[in-house]
Amino acid sequence: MTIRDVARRAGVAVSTASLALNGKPNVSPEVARRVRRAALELGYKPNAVARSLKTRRTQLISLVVADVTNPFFSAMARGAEEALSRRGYSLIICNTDEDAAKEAQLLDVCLHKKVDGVLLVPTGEQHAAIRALAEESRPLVLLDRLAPWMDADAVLSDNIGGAYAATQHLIETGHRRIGLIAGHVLVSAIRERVAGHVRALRDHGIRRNKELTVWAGHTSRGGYEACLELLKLEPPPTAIFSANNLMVRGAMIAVRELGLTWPDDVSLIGFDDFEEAELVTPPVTAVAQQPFQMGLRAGELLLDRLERGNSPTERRQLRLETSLVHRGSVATPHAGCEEVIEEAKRTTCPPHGVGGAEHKALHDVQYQGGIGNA
Amino acid sequence: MTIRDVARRAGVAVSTASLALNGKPNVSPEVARRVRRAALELGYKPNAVARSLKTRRTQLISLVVADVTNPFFSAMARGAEEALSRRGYSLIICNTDEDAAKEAQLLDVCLHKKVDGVLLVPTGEQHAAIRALAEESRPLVLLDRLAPWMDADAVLSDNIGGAYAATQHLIETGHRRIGLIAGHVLVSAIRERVAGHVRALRDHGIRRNKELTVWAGHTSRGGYEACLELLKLEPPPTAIFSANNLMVRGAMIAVRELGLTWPDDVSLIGFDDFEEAELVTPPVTAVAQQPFQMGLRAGELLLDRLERGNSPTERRQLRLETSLVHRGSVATPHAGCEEVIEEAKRTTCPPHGVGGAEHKALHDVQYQGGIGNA
DNA sequence: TGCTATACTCGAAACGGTTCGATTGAGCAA
DNA sequence: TTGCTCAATCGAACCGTTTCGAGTATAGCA
Repeated sequence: MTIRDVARRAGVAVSTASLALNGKPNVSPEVARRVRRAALELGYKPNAVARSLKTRRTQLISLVVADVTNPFFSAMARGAEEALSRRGYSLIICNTDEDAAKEAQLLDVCLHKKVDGVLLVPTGEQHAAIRALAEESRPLVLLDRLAPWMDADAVLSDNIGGAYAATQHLIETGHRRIGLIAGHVLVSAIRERVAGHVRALRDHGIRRNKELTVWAGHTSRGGYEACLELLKLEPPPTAIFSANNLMVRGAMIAVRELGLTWPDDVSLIGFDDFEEAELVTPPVTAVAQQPFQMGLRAGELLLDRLERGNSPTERRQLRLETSLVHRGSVATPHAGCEEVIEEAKRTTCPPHGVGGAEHKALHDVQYQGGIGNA
Repeated sequence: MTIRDVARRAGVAVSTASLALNGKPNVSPEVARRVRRAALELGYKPNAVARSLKTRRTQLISLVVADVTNPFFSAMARGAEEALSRRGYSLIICNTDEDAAKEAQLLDVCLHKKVDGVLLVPTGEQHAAIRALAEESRPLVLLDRLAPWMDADAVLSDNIGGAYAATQHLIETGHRRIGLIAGHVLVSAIRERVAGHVRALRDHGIRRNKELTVWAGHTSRGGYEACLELLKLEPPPTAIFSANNLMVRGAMIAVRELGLTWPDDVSLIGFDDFEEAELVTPPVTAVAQQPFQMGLRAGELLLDRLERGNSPTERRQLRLETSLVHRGSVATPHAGCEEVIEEAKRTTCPPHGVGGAEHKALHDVQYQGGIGNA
């Protein structure tokens, strides 16, 4: 069942049949009708592989993420599929587990399979596969993170803003000693969140205490261990900000395991909202991202490039809003902890203006402001 | 950069280069070495599309599920990808949203793209795309559910056993009036769970009360509405068994919203475990499935068929064990409900043997057994 | 009536591999 | 030397499309 059969049945040449079926001009209405009917009667469907060979288009896009099992990424995948399937494209899913070698290998396979484009959540490490991608000038859209050594379109969250809002919320609720569970340093999203956090501290005149930042793996286990580490500090932080969804889960488990509760013993706030945040008691406050939208927009961006011929015009970068979802996991530092607050006061310093990326020397001066409202 | 370039560089014919690169016999070690070196020097990678056209193999498998966003399916996807990527296959993900038309359309696209095989969680409705699949004798492995009108390999959970165990657990904890949130009737897994539930009731001499079974959509919303409906009954059930993960979430929300708590006001048990089940307080008891394993085994099964030439030998069907994960959401019916229990007693009847699929007439006799232990 | 522009239609050449059957030549026995 | 076998190599066909350049008929126009 090939186009040859259709052509024969319609009594035309193969090339004419092809033109007719693809709605190209310069084919008489009469012939076009005959060809279409023949195709219908035979139940003809073009062989996409053969077509791909000739047209150099496979209508295949690959999405490379750390792990589809992570709700953040699965929502992203869903969004991408939504955008792509509408236009006849299919989505290939690859899981890297944040492993650069795996990433390289998977990208390689996709390249040989001639995917039309790639949606990538980069591990952050550099390797040949990415270069190969660029060399074949196959469109690439980065998701969630940037890779500084790679110039490509990107769809990201407003990480700085989100982290700033979360931290500010904690500060305004009275926290001064805030633990931060970060993630891989190589991940730009994480660095941005840390930056947002630090900026909020600075803007509120709180000196950053390095021991309060723990760099963990992007897993529940990583968050768990980091949280234990934080809570072992003397004095422990009164609030913990976790820079991704898996890690906040781990943190919750750690808190529970120590026989503590939030927000009474320690306030909890997460980056990236997740379903259970709502079901847990008390529900967990979080900075919500829009993973589905990210996938959707990235998919659209990619298709745009593809159909507009990947014109190497300026790079397009999209920042999607985050929003702080207030739930019940943040409260005024508990009463039994005045000494902690005192301690915190001693280590704070006066605010010194908003913004400004340069690192000013921080003065160890008594902080003047109040503790903040509940 | 084609095999032609490699052949030229190595000073051999194209066909010889092909043989050498594919490790076929009948090529001298000397020539093989020269060809491999040429390929390496040129950075040659075969064009998978061209190869596919000739070999009729694309190394592409599609996974068709309701929604990757559902952790059950994303774990499945991950398992499948695991099995496939090992052997150089890639996974295309398609979301049907339980919509048969969408399923048909997506399968159609995959067919034209010439995927080597399909992993399918069928909506349950019949349509042409499936037949087309069989006609082209492309291997198919069913996941999670069967479609009675379709003869194919399958990897499933022990739904009957799992539902039986869950129900038995409720009964042994003292429940007699058990609400069941079912799902789509067309979904075999759901029917099996209902069957397991009913069998457990029967085996413990409890007459099934139809009003206690609510058929809902497979969503959180569906579970929510069904749960409200159940709790509005007079008297309400003392326990609710929800036949999938999304629906139990909805049920939890409904219970909360009514100002009730589990297990005090109503015991809760779910089919298919999910991460948050553990984090919620009290954590929710559930029948755990093995979605990752299901995907993995299904992928392996498919590859087996593919590489063994899809010999139409007997169908292979795998049932994966389920396990009841005891947590804190099941307890003895609450004290304020003796009348409910009395009521329940009145509607029960003596046990009449285990197993046996035939529906015996149930006798309306006072149930003799005790209430069971906590 | 003849000429040209236009509208269709067609055959053949790609696309980049694999594979089949033919060819070559070396090795060996008679 | 001849004849035969077998391994190594090669050329060409093929997979199923698209597309290009050429060919043909028709209509319009002078």
